[in-house]
Amino acid sequence: MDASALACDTPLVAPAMSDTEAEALAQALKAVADPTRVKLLHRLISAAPDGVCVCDLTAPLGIAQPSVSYHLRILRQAGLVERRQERNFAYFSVRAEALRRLATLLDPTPQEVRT
Amino acid sequence: MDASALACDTPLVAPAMSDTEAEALAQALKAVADPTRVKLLHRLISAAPDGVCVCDLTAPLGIAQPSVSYHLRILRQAGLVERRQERNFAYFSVRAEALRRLATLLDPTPQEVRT
DNA sequence: TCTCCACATCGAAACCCATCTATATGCAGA
DNA sequence: TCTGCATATAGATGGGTTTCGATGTGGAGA
Repeated sequence: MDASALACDTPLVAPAMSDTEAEALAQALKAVADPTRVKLLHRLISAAPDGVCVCDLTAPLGIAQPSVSYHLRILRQAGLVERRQERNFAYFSVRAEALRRLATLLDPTPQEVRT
Repeated sequence: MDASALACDTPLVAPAMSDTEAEALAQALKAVADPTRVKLLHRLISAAPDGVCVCDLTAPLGIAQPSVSYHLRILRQAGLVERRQERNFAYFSVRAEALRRLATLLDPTPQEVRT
């Protein structure tokens, strides 16, 4: 498959990303790559750190309650938000470090080494 | 639709994100939220700043050439990579500021004001 | 216990996306 | 001009995703 490449050269330093790593990163990004979930995250980010209850998320988004539940599950499975149950209400809040880590992975600037 | 909300309260400071804004951000993120495109970006980021030619991207990704072309188009339409034609070859390179801007938007940490 | 409320899950319908093969385009050399 | 190569586009197909209405679940009050 690669024996014929004599046309152009690639200096390429890094040894390519593994399939596993690429899929993990893509999956995390997919969790955010939806207008409804972007809005959800925005609301959760700009709200109180102890979370927002679902009943306050349904109406302003203009979609049905099961849809909100679905999107919150996606975000939760991606580790981007967390759920706290209190009486009948479920409060959702962002996991700031998870979002920050995702942001760091996207940033092409060479980062300083982390401890 | 909203007159009955008397169950829980939301302090909510920010005035919700506009549909347009949310969709723009989601679309940019969608461009990255794919394993193949993550790998492509990784290669372009870790390669020389003057770009990598398509012929060097096709083989290592294990997908057909039109698929590579398709993904590069997605990334280009999102403004994340740019294309430079030289003779028969097309060289692609990352737009670092675009990626960095996306990373910044994801970061929940309150940023310093930009000029 | 019975009922109500908040939220989650189910199943179906509509839609979008990644991939392929086949083909077009455009440059360069013979 | 004709041929060959690198890349892009077209059209088709299979699979995944978002949305909904209907229903399940579990806590709290009557």
